[in-house]
Amino acid sequence: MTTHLKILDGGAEVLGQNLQLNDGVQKVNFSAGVVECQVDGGVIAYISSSSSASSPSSCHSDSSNSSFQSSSSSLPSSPSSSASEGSSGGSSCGSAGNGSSRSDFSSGTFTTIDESQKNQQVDTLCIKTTYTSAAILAKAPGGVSTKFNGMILLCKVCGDVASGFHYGVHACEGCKGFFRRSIQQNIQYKKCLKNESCSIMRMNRNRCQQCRFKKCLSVGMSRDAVRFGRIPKREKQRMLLEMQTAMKTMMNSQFGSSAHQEALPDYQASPALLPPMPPIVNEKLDVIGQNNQVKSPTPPAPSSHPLPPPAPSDVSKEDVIGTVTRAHRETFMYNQEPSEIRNDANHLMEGRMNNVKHLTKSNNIHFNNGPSTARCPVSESQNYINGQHRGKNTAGYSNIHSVQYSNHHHTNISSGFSHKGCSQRSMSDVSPAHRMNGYPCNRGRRMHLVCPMSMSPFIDPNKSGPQIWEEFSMSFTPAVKEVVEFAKRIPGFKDLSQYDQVNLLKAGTFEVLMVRFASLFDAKERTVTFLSGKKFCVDELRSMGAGELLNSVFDFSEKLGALQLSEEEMSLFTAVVLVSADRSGLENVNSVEALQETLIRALRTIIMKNHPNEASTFTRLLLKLADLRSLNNLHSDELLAFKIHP
Amino acid sequence: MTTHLKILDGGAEVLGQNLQLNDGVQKVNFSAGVVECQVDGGVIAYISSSSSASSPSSCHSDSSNSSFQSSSSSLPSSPSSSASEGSSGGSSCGSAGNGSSRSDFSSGTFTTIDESQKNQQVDTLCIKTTYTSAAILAKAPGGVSTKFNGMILLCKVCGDVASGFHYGVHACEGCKGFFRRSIQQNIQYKKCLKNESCSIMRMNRNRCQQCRFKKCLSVGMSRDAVRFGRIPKREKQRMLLEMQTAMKTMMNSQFGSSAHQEALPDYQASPALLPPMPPIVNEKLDVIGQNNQVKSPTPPAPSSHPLPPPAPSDVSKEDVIGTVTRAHRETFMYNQEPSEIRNDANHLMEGRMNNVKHLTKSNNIHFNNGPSTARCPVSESQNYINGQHRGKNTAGYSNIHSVQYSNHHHTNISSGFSHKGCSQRSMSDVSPAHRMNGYPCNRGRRMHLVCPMSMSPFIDPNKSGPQIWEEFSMSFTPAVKEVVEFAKRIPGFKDLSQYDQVNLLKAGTFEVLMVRFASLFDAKERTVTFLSGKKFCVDELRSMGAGELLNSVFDFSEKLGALQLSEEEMSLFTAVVLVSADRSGLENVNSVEALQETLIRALRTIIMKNHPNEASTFTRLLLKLADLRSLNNLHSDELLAFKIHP
DNA sequence: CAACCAGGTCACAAGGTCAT
DNA sequence: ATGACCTTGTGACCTGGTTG
Repeated sequence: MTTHLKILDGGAEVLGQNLQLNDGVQKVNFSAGVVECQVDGGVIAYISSSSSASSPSSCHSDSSNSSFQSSSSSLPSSPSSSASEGSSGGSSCGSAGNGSSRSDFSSGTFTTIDESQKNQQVDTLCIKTTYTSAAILAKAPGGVSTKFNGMILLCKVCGDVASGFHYGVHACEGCKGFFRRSIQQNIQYKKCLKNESCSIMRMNRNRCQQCRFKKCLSVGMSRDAVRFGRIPKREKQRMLLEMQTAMKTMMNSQFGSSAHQEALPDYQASPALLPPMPPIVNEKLDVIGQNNQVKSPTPPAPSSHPLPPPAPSDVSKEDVIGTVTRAHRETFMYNQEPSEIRNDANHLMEGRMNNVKHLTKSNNIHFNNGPSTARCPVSESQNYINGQHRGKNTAGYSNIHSVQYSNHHHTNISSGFSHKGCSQRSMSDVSPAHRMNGYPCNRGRRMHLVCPMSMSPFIDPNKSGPQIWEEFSMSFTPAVKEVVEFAKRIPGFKDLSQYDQVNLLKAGTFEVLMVRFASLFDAKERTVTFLSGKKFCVDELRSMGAGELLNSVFDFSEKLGALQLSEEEMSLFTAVVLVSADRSGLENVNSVEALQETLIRALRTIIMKNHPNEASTFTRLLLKLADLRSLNNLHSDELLAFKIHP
Repeated sequence: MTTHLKILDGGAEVLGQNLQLNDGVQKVNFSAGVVECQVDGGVIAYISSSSSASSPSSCHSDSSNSSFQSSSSSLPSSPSSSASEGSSGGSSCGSAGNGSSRSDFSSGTFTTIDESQKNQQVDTLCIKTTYTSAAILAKAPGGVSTKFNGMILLCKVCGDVASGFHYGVHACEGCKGFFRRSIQQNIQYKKCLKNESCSIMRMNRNRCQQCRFKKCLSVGMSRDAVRFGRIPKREKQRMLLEMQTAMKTMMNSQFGSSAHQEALPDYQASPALLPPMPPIVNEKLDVIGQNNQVKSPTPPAPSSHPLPPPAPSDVSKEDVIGTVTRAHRETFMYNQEPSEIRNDANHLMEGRMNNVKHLTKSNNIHFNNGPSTARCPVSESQNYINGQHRGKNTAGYSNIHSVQYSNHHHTNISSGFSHKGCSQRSMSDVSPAHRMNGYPCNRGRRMHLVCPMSMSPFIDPNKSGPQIWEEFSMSFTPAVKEVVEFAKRIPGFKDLSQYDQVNLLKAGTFEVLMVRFASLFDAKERTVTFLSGKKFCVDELRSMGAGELLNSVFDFSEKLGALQLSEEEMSLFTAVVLVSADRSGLENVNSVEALQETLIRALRTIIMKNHPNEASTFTRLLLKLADLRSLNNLHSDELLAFKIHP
């Protein structure tokens, strides 16, 4: 499912986005996006995409509770704190209790850096950090992170973002300075209070100087190893090769080799996973390449663009309507009961609600409210913004996820209403079984269980940040995939250049989703229905950090709902929305316009037919386009704000 | 003229500006405006100062520290001392004897933090520190209060003045020490004597250790969250953004409630340049308050909003058309030759060009290229972005000005094509006489000398930053004023609540201007005509830092031009644009919608009449609304980007 | 040149001290 | 025990030198 998403990614942007993340926990999961590898003495974080959202940073808040009081507590969470004080072994949460700096990564998909490797020139181990490596990511923008082909190199000592190759090793500014001071002044550090084997990570690197220095030496830092001047080309190439190899290896190992070729056909094509920046644009989608049924008529104006507009088509308006409606129906799973499809918009909404309730019982993902011992991936600013914690067990989790990135109109999906952090509440129905790995989404076909609003806004403090992000992220993936699928089936869409297809999707997916999920927002009652079946009222959500986006979404939903569109109308409108997406950056605007015109004509036709005495419906719908644009931008803004102060 | 501008203000920009200021003495005055908000891990007391206008961009916070110390001594009040423990009551001046640490503040205008808020993260408490003593300063003598761009950060735990970012949170020395001891010695505090929910404030923070520690944890203090070294620029930016957001929110809320007072004299024309914060908020518009001619018909849906929609009007469609057209004509000076009005769109464009040329000779404002000795208001990051200066005498001036502020859709006008920095070129025709004070704009009526594109993109390095800003700002003022004037004359607009009028203007002015000035962008030749009469080609501008906004503007202009609208159509379209502005935050959406409907009907009527065989014109126009929205957002984005890395 | 690193700088924070 | 002040590091940036 990631497939399409990836396609849509722009590496650069991704980078930008990820960079905003703060550190913290890292999780490694290939499918999600950032990849970390060691190469040539450095660890690399490969930034891909879908995961942008991160949870920010550090874990504090309540999590610290435990860490202090019982520092030795081996809670899976709060890895760092325990590292220094308590049982050293407890440092990493989850699987590997080794001293690896990047240990933690709760998810099963993760691969830690093997301890055995750390002393060596590593060769390319791929890991993928998802939501957070923020530390990492956070540094990049202005920071001097050393990037290599879009990959961020990590400090071999502590795992922070490397600023370069210092004293023979990729290291961060901190470790560089530390090492420099150490050797310059020949400092003899105080003896380690523990067993001289503290793990050195970004978070705790300052707790034991002796161990830090030892680590510096052990990874190979040396005054003799300095390399001046620019990196020799050969070395660069070697690194590149190593990384690619590593990447491939990892991909293969992570997803059974062949099984996924099927499910994720576009995977390889996905720029996100490959040297991001340049390729993106030229990336090939499988969005394209099929046959089209309809082409758009009457290219309105002469085009100076290279690509000729699609040839006028002879497909009838009715065909367009039929095709688009079918496409909509068949690519909007959430819309339907497992077995039947309803035609009426009202039923549709109702169906969704029912559906939601239905799903709750079985496959829903919940986040329950456990003891607040979990490490909190939220940065202090995060907590801060939340403002008031409402009780003892409050932990501010961020809840946002970006599915894709685009230039300015992000298609990222975030829960605009909760991403600023959530307070928690007790929830009774918990299905702890549904962890990330147990995520019930089966590849080929979404099983009606996931929708962007699928999760409860409340979060299980027992879950690691990355886990939560992953889940949230995952919950959007199918919906986005569906949009892509829908786009592909819009007659004429495939005739657009790949580049334009991608751009339209980048710019429009969020808007399409807003339309598709409008019915989840009950404007009258001011509630949002999550897949859990629970409705949450706006104020509740607002108190958890909901932005104005939520309000706007409500308004939009209300107005859209008031139009009482039929499925056909909804389908065409959705198509129009997509094709009307922001045009900045399109290659061939005229083609897109022509297609848009076709679709709009069809939409008008159908609307005139269905609402003969409500002449304004069509106009109103068109006005909605502008509203959607605003929504989209609001979303981008909130996302930005979030990224900036995660 | 300022009047209107003010009206439109929201604090964001202002804030942006204020943030740049370095501290100094502060004064607390509630009504006036200091704002406290939470950001990052700290609570911030915003210091607004009239001096803000100065140095818009550059000044770095770092410098601020020093100034602080010196200033502190002289302050009349030094409340701090009393604060700590002793006479609790005595500490606060005036009214509430509450425990607010920020009590005293000599000035009577001061308002302490409300007790009711104390327990929680105070959110957005307004205080305004102006020039004199501040509680904060109280602490100053020697005390290390952390300031951020003139803002004083407060301890997240107790509200005292923060001394820095300790354990991941902005905290005071007391809480820092307390937390350190707590974790170092792993102290188990005695159980709270009450219900373990003591409020922790400066005054009482020592009463219950357990609760204090708990509070520390809850706000996010953690050993894992420590941050060493200097504050990354990125983080500073982030905070800035957060503050802006907080500010905006606050402003809006304040604005909403109190907004209705008297009109301000225009003196302080551009809000951006004037004592921003306080006045703005309470600003009153004269937008309102007059009589209206037409009201909107058929309030479509029931409204839950307080204000009833304007009563249906009996004004005919023709009246609407006539009125709006007249309004447009009479409020769009630039549009016309001094004495005559042209009706045809083509002539209109031509007229503008001529006009431009004509004006050049007399009243245009130029910026010549002098020695680069002027102070450069651009921050280094700015320079950074620009990358390469192109010569010795190059100074990177920013060229942007915000005329108004709004929530997300800034109406700020910026020269999207040059604000990222400009290289300079020599210009021969300089009219040094036109300085800020000699600004040739006479109040009542713009004299055809200023339009948003009036200035050359090149800037005189001899002018001080503020001067340039002022000038640039001024150049937009008349155009914006015209839009406001136009709005007032749209039948029914005045019937909207003041709040909504303001919000529509905030959100829509930029869009209206885009429509009005579309003809300045020649899409075919890819040139922009400045008021100087000079045309600059896109590439030229781009090389100077033009963003994609410029491209989009071109595209938009081209498409709009292609529709060949008559003046009537243009007028109505403009009205529709304004009334269709982003609705987030409107009080009474239904009224606005009703008005919109009226206008759209009129627009359709006139279009159908004029373009009987181009049925799609109307639809195309509606689609333009969405494009405008994107343009607006793009503009906001670039503006934001600019603000963040000025 | 421009990429790239050692080393310097200094804003900042942890932790220690000691009068209260 | 508290917290204002002090000492010791830390690390983000910058500068200047080195190399391809």
